This record gives sequence, structure tokens and C-alpha cells, in this order.
Amino acid sequence: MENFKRTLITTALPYANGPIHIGHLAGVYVPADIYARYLRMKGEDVLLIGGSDEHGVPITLKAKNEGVTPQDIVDRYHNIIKKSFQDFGVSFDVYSRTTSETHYKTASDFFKTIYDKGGFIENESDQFYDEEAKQFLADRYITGTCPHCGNDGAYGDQCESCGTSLNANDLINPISVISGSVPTLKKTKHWYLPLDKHEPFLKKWILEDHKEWKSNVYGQCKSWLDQGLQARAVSRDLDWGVPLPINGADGKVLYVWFDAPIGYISATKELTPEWEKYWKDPETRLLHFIGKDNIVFHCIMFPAMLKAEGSFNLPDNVPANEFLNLEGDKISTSRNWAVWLHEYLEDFKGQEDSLRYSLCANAPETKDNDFTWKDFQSRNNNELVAILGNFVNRTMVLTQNYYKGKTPAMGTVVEDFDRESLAQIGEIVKKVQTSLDSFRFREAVKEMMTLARLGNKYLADTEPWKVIKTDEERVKTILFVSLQITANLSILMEPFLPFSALKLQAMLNLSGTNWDDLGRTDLLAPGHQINEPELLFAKIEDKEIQYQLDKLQATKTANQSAAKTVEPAKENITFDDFNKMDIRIGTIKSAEKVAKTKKLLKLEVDTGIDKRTVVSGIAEFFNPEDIVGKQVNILVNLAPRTIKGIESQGMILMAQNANDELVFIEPSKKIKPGSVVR
RNA sequence: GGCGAGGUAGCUCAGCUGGUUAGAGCGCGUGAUUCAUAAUCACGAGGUCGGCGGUUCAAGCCCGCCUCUCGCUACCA
Repeated sequence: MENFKRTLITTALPYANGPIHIGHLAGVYVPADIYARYLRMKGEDVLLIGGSDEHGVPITLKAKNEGVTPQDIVDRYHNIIKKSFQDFGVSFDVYSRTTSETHYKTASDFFKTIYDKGGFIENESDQFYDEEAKQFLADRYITGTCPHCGNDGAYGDQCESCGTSLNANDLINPISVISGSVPTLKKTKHWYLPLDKHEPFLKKWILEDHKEWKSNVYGQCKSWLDQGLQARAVSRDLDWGVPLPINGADGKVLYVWFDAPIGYISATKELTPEWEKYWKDPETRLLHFIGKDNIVFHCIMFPAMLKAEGSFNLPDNVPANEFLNLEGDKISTSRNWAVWLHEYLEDFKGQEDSLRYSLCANAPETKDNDFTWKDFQSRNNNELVAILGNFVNRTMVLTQNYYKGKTPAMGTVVEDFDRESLAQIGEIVKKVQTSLDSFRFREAVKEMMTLARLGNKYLADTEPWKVIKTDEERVKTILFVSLQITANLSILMEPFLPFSALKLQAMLNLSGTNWDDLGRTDLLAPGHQINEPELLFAKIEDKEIQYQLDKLQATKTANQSAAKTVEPAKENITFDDFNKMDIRIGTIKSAEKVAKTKKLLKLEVDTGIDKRTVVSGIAEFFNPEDIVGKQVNILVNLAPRTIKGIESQGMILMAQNANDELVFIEPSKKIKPGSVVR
């Protein structure tokens, strides 16, 4: 590793439209906190930066739905998030937010600097505009009929019924969410960051100079760079965000992807007047802890921004994690499929470390992982309680029983096994360090546990409870060694299990230790008085786990019944409207998959009128050979459209259920092709 | 379809630039033990390293094809 004088650690800014869940923790905050604590214990100069990301359209929408201001929304979640992080022991040096004054100033200045250097390009385009509300409409602010599934409540960026992502221009009968009026297209000007111009630099910087990055990170970057970068808009028409600090940009704010990472800088500024030292001195090491959804922003876009600005360091590493699933399903804020941190802290009071341990030991470092309550329970009961807590307790209790809590002096008889056991402490410490230095937290925490295992084995092999009957001197040595292992453990576990480490240190009457003390075999001097033992970890009972599982099951049931709700009926139409559609019974004569697509089948259909080609997006549900001969409903007078180079003449009518599964609508008995459906 | 990341014991994962009988933790079985929150310690069973082919004296590791999972992306009239 290069020699850096200090380290600046940033953690992905959680979006302030919901609380923190275990996915955030396992992917970002637990590893970042462990790393920060580790460096601090080594006496290094390190800052751990966090904050809430509070701009962007989803927040304005949520505010609108609830009839409150965006500021109300972000205040609510910022406070929940901040408190839960604090209670969970994430040791932020600062936890700020992107609605702070400092941030507005920092972000505008940042934009202005690049602007003045000519680092942006300007471009005009057509966007939907609400004449009544006199504002441009973000995609999320437009609803209409989904061109795919016909759902009336589709949003301009995505149809929540069929899940397709859309462009606002695709919507049929677009309507403004704000006023209910029909929006018009209007020209608007925006500024773009020409990522393509930074591409050569990024290619060299990542693909050649940072081959040591994690394979998932490196691969993702390579994928993006190989596809070629395009200019990306840094501004948008919205009244929630950091206003563009230039003339002629009224009603325009910084796009949230642009302002959010600058939040790291703003937060540092709020923390210390020496912030520039942490951001601009090349002897500072910059690290971004993020989840995999953020790789492109932190490896491509933010570095391009920093480079365009010109005076900042670029990240030295971006240890991104994959995703954590929950009981086999994707975690989802909107579907309430999550273990919320603030709820966990309520349900498992005083057991912060149990969750920290479980999430770290099962962190999604190389691939997506699954969190199950059963695994959580078994890690707590079989590892924290049975191995770590138990060893500590055994040592403490024996010391109390035999010596009233006074550390014995090492006896005169010292065996090789004692020396070997003590020597192994240092070996284990080294391994933990190596793992932490390379961001392998799962490996590190596992190695930390081997120190407790070593302790248990030492006791089992030396059997002081037997020896006490025959050789009291020998027992002094045994407990001396056990106590030194315990003391080392209390230091080694601190980055991972800070609450329990403090508790143990208090029990041992040990304070003022740091990482360099690890490996010492005289941490507790002979005669040193230790306190009455308490249990370090509590067992988690089956009923507590069952309670959590029931809670999740309730969510699942609620989601399913929500999915069952039927789409509301569309507006009335006249018989003439209906009559315009010419629906016939046709027979599929042949079917084949359209090359290079996942969903498309090319069908030859005998409509009775003629034989024609129809392209249909049903390949995920039917094999071509299985549907030949099937009678189908076909809309024959739909204007032809070319898809993937094939002219599609008509549309096969399908029924779609809430799971998006498609089924044919067949006549109940064979009928002549060309028969009219009405 | 393209790109990226994965597919190693029941579960969660290690396996460095290819080199002798493929490892760990949990779970399971047997034994030992009682200081300890029935915790601990030892031993053991269990793997065609996703599949097929190839390169090599030698492949979990390299190459080709296929397959499954996750993500990004194109396609859905």
C-alpha cells in the first residue's frame, strides 16, 4: 500500500425517503464503520463521513402524496436515520444532509467552477410543461396510459403495474400530476457533463491504474467504459434542489446525482475548517464505501466531476458490496420488505452487536447474500454467546472463584503449550489486520473469533478446574494466560463489536488500550483487580425469531392482497370508439424467436383475411413450438410497426395477471379464422 | 441478445501467478468433559469443484461451447 498520511472515508448517502434497513448496513455502514474504527485504533488520522441525500423527484412526489412539503419529508427521515445510526454505533465524525446551507453553497460553487472552465455543454430539448402550474414536469410527475399493459396510472419513468421503464413521451394521454391538465411539449435548456470527453482519462485511471479494485467494481466499470460514455444532464427543471448559480437558469436545479456526492465535501466542510486537507492533499487517501447500485456514480461520474473541477483528489479505492436479500426476497423499501434498523433497535435492545456481527459475517462481499432470521439467531447463539461470550465468562468466573478477581502472577511452571498459545495471539492479530487492510471484513471477523476459540481450547486442554485440586501454582499460570487472551480479545473485537468490547474492557478494568497493544501478554498485570462478570451476549430465543418471521409474513400477505387489487375501470367510450377496433380470431401458423431478443416472438397468423406477420412480446412465457395451431384474438387494424427490423401487422390480445404472466384468450371451441370478435 | 459478476461439502464461504490425498465456520454423527448462558474440546461422515469438450506431464484455477442465478442494457403495439 502507498503511504498516505490520512484517510477520508465516505459512505453512500442514504436517500431520505425511508429509514435505514439491514441491506444498507451490510453493504455500506457496517464495513465502513469497522474500517474507520480500525484505523482510529491504529492512531491514524481518519474521518468517517455520512449524510442524508435529500433532493430528487421521489421526495417531492412523496411530499405531494402526503400533502406536506419536501422539507417535512426529509426532516422526518433524516432524523430517524441519524438517530438509528447513532444508536447502532456507526461512528460518523459527521452526519450531515444535502439540504444544509453549506451544501447549497458548496454544490453551487462546484458547479460554477466547472461552468467557468467551460466544462459543461448546453443543449435544448423538448420536455413536458404544465401550463397551469407553470413548470416543467419531471417524468415522475406525468401519468398516463402505459403503452405496454394499458394501465392508466403509469408514471412517466416507469409503469408500476407492469414494471416497464418508460419515457414520458411514450405515455398515451399524458396528464400532469400537479394540476391534472394536459401537458404540452416545450423547449428547455440544460447543461451536460460531457463524460465522453473524460473517457480516455477514466479508461487509463481505472482499467490500467486500478486493477486492484474488487472484481465486481472493476468489471462493472469496464462494462460501462467499453459501451462508451455519453454526456449526462447535470440540471433539470424542478423546484426542489440546489438552484443553478448562473443567469438564465431560473427554475433549474442540479440533478440529484450531481449534487449528492458533493454532499461528502459539504459534510467535511461542516466538520472541520481543515476540510481541504482531506480532499485536496495528495497524501490523503479517499475511500468510498457504497453498494453495487452506486458503482457507476462513484467510479465514473463523480471522478469525472472531480477531475473537471480540477483541485480534488480521486478515490483510491471503492470497495462496493453486492446486495443483501431478506429471507430469499429482494429488500424493498416500497414493498416494506426489510428489517428496519430503528425497529430492530427497539425489538433487540442492547443487542446492537448481534446484528453488526451477523451482517459482517454474512456480508455480500463477492455476491448477493441472504439474511435469514434463523441464521441471525444461530450466529448469535452459537458463535457470539457460545464461543466468545462463553470463553470470557469462563475465564472471569474462574478468576473470581479462585482469586477473588485478582489477576494471578504467572506460576513458576510454564509449559510450551502456554507459550504457544500466547504466541498465537499475535498470529491471529496479523491475520485480522491483513484481512481488514484488503477490505475482507467477513474473513476478518471470522479470524477475530478464532482468538476466542483459541481461548476455549486452551481451557479445555489445561483443565484448571481439575488441576486446582492438585497443583495450585499451575492454575495461576493457566488463568494468567486465559486473562491475557481475554484482554487481547477485548481490543481485537472493538472494531466489529464496539459495545461489547467496551463492556468487556469495563469488566476487565482495562482502559486506554489501542491496536498496538494487541499481542501483548501483560495487558493485565499480576494483582490487577477485575470486576464481577456479566454476560456479554444474550441468547436469542425461538419466540423472538418467530415474532420477526410473523412480522415479515404479515408484510408478505399485505403485499399479496395489494397485488390482487384490480385495475380501476377506464373512462367510458362510445360504441363507435369500440367499433373502430377490428378484432378477429386467427390461427398461429408458425412461431419463431426473434434473434437477439429475450421477449419477442415472430408469429405468422392466419387471420382469415390474409396471412400476416405479428411480433409479440410473449417469448418469456411460451415456446414457439407449443403455440403453433393455437387460435388467438388478434387486433387486425392496428397500424403496422417495425420492431427489430420486422414489420408487425397487428397485435395478439393477451390477458395479464398481477404477476405479469401472460395467457392467450382462446375461443371456447374451434371457430373459423377471420370470425369477428365483438 | 450484449456486457458484467457469480455457480466449490446440507447452509454460508476460502482456495495466491495451474502442481502431491480440495479447505474453514455453522449444521449433522460419535466420544471426552463440567469452570461456563446444555455452553466447550476432540474425532468423524459428507464434495463427479454447474455440464460437456480442449490445452498441459499436471486444471477448481487456462481456452471453447452450453446451462442456472444476480445486476446493467436492448427488445414488449
